[in-house]
Amino acid sequence: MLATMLADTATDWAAYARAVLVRAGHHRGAARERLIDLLARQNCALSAIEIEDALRRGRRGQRPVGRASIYRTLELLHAHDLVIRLDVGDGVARYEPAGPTSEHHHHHLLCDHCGRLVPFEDAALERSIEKLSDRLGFRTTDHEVTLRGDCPDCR
Amino acid sequence: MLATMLADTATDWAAYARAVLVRAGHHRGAARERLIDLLARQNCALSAIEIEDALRRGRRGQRPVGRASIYRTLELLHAHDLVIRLDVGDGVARYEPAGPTSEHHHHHLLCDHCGRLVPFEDAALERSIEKLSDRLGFRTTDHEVTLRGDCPDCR
DNA sequence: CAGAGAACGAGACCGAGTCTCACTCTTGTC
DNA sequence: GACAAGAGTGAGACTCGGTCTCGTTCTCTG
Repeated sequence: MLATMLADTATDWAAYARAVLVRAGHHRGAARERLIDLLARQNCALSAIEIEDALRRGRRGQRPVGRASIYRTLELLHAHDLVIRLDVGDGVARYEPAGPTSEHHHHHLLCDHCGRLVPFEDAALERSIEKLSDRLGFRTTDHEVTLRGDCPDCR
Repeated sequence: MLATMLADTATDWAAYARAVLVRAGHHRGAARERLIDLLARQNCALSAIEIEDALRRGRRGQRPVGRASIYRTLELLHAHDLVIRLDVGDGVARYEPAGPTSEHHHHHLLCDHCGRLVPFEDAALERSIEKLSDRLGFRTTDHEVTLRGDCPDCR
């Protein structure tokens, strides 16, 4: 049941992303299609290198996806707010689906031990960041919270 | 007056940092001394490259400071919690003084327009992050909040 | 179906950060 | 003070995410 929900969510995001790009006047292309499919299957951030590895070893017969196409597509998706770019401090950018039909806005815990990235969401945190912006007089468009510590598995 | 305060704070941090390193059994060395002096004069984050530029053009007669020494020293300072490593998402690590006698723990607003990094601190935010960790059952050692938006100058 | 131009892949290139190694300097000991 | 041990240092080669270029391939429109 959960799997079905996730699958549906994934399909929704992929369809939504494609619709946005087509409406913006973009052609379709093999690299883009496969990258969108890959991202749609994830539930947390994926680094460009992981994406490259996954798409480079294409299935038999498929043309491999070039590195340039991956970065180009990620940039395009990011420009249309279809993807969130995440920096955790290890010098590697990570990307995850975003937008109306994707999972909720969330943040991350980076485990000091195993290096795993654990997503979490918290309404109270969102509220207090909103109030914070008002208090400081900043007009903010986005924010990012990263906790460092021990993930549940490593405690 | 403010200048004097800042100067004192800077001196304090530099002295504190040196004391911590000596107590840990480290020798002194020209590169380290100059890097500590440089950091002590800053009030916000400095990238390794900016540090390298500043120290490479050493004053007449001084031996230039090598890149390896800079990264080594920054790593050492970080290991002793004398410095905070900050990642803003542009692929460049930034460092700023930290510890008992330095400025308070703070976070940053990254301006979408001018790219400036504006430090701020907020006790309510700290409290809500603390409560958040408890609520989620994470044991956190550190956290980082980055807001994106327009800085006061660019509004 | 043909042309325009968007999308693509290979690979050269860039630059922040790491590693190595021979040299220099600080520190403790006599 | 002289000295030895070994911590600290600088030059430069190297790594590896990420960018850029360019000739080719593919998609869409007419």
